[in-house]
Amino acid sequence: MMKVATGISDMIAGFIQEMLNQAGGSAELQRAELASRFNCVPSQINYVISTRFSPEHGYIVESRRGGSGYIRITRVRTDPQRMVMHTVNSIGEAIDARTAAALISNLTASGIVETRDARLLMAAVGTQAMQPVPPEYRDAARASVFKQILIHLFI
Amino acid sequence: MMKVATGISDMIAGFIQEMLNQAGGSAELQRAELASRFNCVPSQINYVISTRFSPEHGYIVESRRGGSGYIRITRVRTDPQRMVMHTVNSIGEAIDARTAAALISNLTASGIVETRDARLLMAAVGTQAMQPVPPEYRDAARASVFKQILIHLFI
DNA sequence: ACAACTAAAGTCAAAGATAGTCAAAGTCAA
DNA sequence: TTGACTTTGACTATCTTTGACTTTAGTTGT
Repeated sequence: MMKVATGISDMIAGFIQEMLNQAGGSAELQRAELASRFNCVPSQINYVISTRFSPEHGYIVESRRGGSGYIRITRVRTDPQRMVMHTVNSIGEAIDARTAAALISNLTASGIVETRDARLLMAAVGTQAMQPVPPEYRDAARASVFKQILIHLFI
Repeated sequence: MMKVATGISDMIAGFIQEMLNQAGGSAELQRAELASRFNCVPSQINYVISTRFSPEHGYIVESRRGGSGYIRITRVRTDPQRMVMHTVNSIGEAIDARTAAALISNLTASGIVETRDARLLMAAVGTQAMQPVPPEYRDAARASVFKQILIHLFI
């Protein structure tokens, strides 16, 4: 009770973050070495990378197999304006609650919207808020509210 | 004499409150562990959380499933939020665009919400945003979105 | 050069570990 | 008696861990 998330994947992710901070945004690692350091199977490194360091999370990942192979992770800083536009476009005419939540979380992770605004967004487009809308219109309503807020958030 | 809570749900709620006090407003727990401590089914923890630690009650709840999953509860109730709750109650089940605009403008004038947030609210509950919702449901949808945002405004 | 070997990293799906949902059944006070 | 609140549990969804198998790149012997 009362303890901070302590799963192996979380620790590995934290370790990589630390590496990135130390190295100013770009770190190179060896899968097998990292795996043995955390006493896990190598493929868990892939899992951590794909769930926490994906391009959607704001990272680019390069790698090479074979002798002296490596995995290089680079934190990218995206232009907020562009990112928001991209998000607005990807919302389309309708969007379900899960996808909306994912988009919001991406925006937060990219440092484009603050945590507080993210919460507001979540509240505005969440299942709860859409309750009075007939089911068949919910995703469209959600998309509309989502886009209006985003647009006004950046004007 | 204060009435002492006797139901299991009340005891669980009390326990969580105690955790929050100990930890300065934010506590992380494991559903299964807490359930076994109180000899109840895990889903009862969900019941307690949704009936006593909802955003409406002044808490935010985050969680994650899977290995080393958790439920984190954070207390956020503040005085401004109490004032906002008053407005929330006065919104009711439905509200038209003009009335909503008036309420928002009152909130701004009272210094309860900032201009920036007011504009966000306007965007979220404006005619434009409600476009995809069938006319007969618009005011209900607007009220719902309005309330959800207000509730989260001070988190 | 080329083939064979070695040393990485990648993929994928099964198994394990949590939390969420929903509705039926139970309880209790007005 | 009735309606709101509580308790349960079956079923679902999501996240993590593991390992067998695959692919790619470099190294070495002929």
